Amino acid sequence: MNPTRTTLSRRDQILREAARLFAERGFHGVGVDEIGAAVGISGPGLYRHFAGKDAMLAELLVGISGRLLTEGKRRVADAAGPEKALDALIRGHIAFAIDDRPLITLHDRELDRLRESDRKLVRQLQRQYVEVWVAVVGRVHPDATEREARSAVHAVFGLLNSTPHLGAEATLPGRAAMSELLRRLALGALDALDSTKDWRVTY
Amino acid sequence: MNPTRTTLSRRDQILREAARLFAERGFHGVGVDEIGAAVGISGPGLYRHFAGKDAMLAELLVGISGRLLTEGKRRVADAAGPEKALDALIRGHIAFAIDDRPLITLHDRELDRLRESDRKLVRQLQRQYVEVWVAVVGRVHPDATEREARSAVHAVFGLLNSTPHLGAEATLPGRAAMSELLRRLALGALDALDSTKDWRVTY
DNA sequence: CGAGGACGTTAGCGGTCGTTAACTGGTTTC
DNA sequence: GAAACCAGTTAACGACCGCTAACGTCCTCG
Repeated sequence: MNPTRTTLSRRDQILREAARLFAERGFHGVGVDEIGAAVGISGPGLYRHFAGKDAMLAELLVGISGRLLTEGKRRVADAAGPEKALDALIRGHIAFAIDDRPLITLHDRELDRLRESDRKLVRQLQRQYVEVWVAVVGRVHPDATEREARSAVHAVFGLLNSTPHLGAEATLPGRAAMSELLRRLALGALDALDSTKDWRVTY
Repeated sequence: MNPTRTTLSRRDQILREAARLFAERGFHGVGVDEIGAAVGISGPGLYRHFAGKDAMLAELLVGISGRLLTEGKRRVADAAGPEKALDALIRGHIAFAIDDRPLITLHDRELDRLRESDRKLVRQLQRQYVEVWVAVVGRVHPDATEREARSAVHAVFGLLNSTPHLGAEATLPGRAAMSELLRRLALGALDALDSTKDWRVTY
């Protein structure tokens, strides 16, 4: 009766496979026939579920951006103090990066393939998400200028989003170990925002 | 007499513009006519200089991979001790990331659009470059397992390569300040590799 | 001078791709 | 039980794109 319980709806199947293919070969590198084949139907059958190829990408990017922002806000609100908030943001982002690898990849790679209106929406969501981070980082590391904090946040995103580049899972640490390692690296990077002036003068 | 002194050769002009366009809109998203137009000739004129669109991408990716590796090896060889070597590697990578933004972007984004043989070559160069880093990181942070060091190196690459994502240069710190910030963040992240067991137990 | 090569041009071919049209079988609904 | 709808199918169209062919122009050099 309820197809969304354990089984994915056809629509969600399509989104899942499209995300994987777009991340692997790029938006322009994947044809609608391939997406269809990946869910067992062929080509134009997709148009029963989506207005077009662009619409699939738009839904994926708006979805991930919105979820990152919503979850980020929630975690900050639930945290007891800035340090805990920062840790919660990091943990949340890592969870996204590990569990939704294709989406994280698309999210900063194929944004420009969107229609103007969708692109503006996604960028706005991304900007708000960055603001959430910058505010927390600013409270944990008051020595840093806002500009430094903003650049550092982008850099930490790059660090946390590096998981997809680690091709095979074989040589990877397990999910928990990898998650913990990334968390430590991110916190370590941000700690370098303190004592700006005479940091590591020996070098 | 020497066209490569102050002026770029036509070939290098093409490579430069192709890199910019590929980074902006993706390999499949750019047509040969656009690349031609960017250097003042039109479409098929490019085929006097390159065997095809693929050949341009191949030359770009092999070039950047090779230069990263060569320069990295050189810097390690010239450094007095592991700490200095690590700092030199970081500085070198930052210089690439800031000065050759499009190439750094392409380098981890469009690798799969290459012919099998070129792809193998680029991957091999990339792997060797990672090995150079892992060896140095292993000596500076002996507590870390090799697996941790390898993952950390990839993560630091993600951190350092985040510059392209900072769209406008307006809100950015200047080149020197940005470079210094990235360096501190990278060193800070890697410092978190020490004292693995009971790191930040308060969280 | 005159031949050859370097470097362009435009026209057009062949293939691919996103999308639409027309149609079909199965399930729901009154 | 017929009507309506849902979820697919195949065929085909129009646009685009990488690349080749054929041709032109200028510079170089024996």
